[in-house]
Amino acid sequence: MERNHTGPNGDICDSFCPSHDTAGLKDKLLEVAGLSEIFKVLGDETRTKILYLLAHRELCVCDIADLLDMSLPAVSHHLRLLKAMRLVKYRREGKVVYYSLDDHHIVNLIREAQEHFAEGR
Amino acid sequence: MERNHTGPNGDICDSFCPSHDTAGLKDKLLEVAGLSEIFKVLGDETRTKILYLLAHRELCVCDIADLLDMSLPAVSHHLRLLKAMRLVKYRREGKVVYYSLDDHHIVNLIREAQEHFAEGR
DNA sequence: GTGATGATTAAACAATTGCTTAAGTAAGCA
DNA sequence: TGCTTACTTAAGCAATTGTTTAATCATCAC
Repeated sequence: MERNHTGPNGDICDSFCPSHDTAGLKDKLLEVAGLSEIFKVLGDETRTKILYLLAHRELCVCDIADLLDMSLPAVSHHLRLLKAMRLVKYRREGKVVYYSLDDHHIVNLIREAQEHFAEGR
Repeated sequence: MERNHTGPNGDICDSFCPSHDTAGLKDKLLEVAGLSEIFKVLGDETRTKILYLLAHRELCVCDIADLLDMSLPAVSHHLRLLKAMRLVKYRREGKVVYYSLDDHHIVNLIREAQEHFAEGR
């Protein structure tokens, strides 16, 4: 990675810049490290929908596939990811596999985003 | 898109399935339609960091690039997207362009995600 | 005007992501 | 055992995404 031109006082721009303690800001970056992993999950419309469906009740795979109008392997693919992230859990009943929310905290994120939209942006 | 096998009562699985009113659930899907657009923005670690930085103060592009240890065009690229989504705004002062948060609501989403992590998952 | 600096844009590339088809597994029933 | 159903996994492909390099724009100093 190429380094930018750096002034004598640690500033980046040669001209005046307001960043007199960029070091302090750099520390704050640690607070959001790895955070986008959750957002990446919700960044796919299909997965947000699956989680939202499961927030209402447990469902079997083929029902989810039907509700979302998607192929079964495609849904199974997403469920596998959600399972790996501990967001959903499953139980088998005969031939049918039922999925349900394993982490209800995630619904708060969805609700927060809904409010964001409601604010009219 | 291939349609799944559909039972006579509107159910998908041939065997028993709990989904007796999948139609009702289908309506709920509308509530989260388009929602993942916001999550997609935050799904990139760089953008989450930029927004988090700007939540503290306004910064010029080269400062952001320095703080994130990234090339200037790469940062500019992300800022362009954030600008298009009305999440950040900018003002020009001579040669320097300062960016700042245009939508402080987005910080709530980040905080919510932080709590999610804090819950120990 | 010329030259320098901060920032943006464009084109090209690599990496990732999500879907499809096809094969494979697990459970139930004849 | 063999057949069917519900689901999973694997391989291949298309589309998207993020980065880089190079060129361009905008402002200021001379």
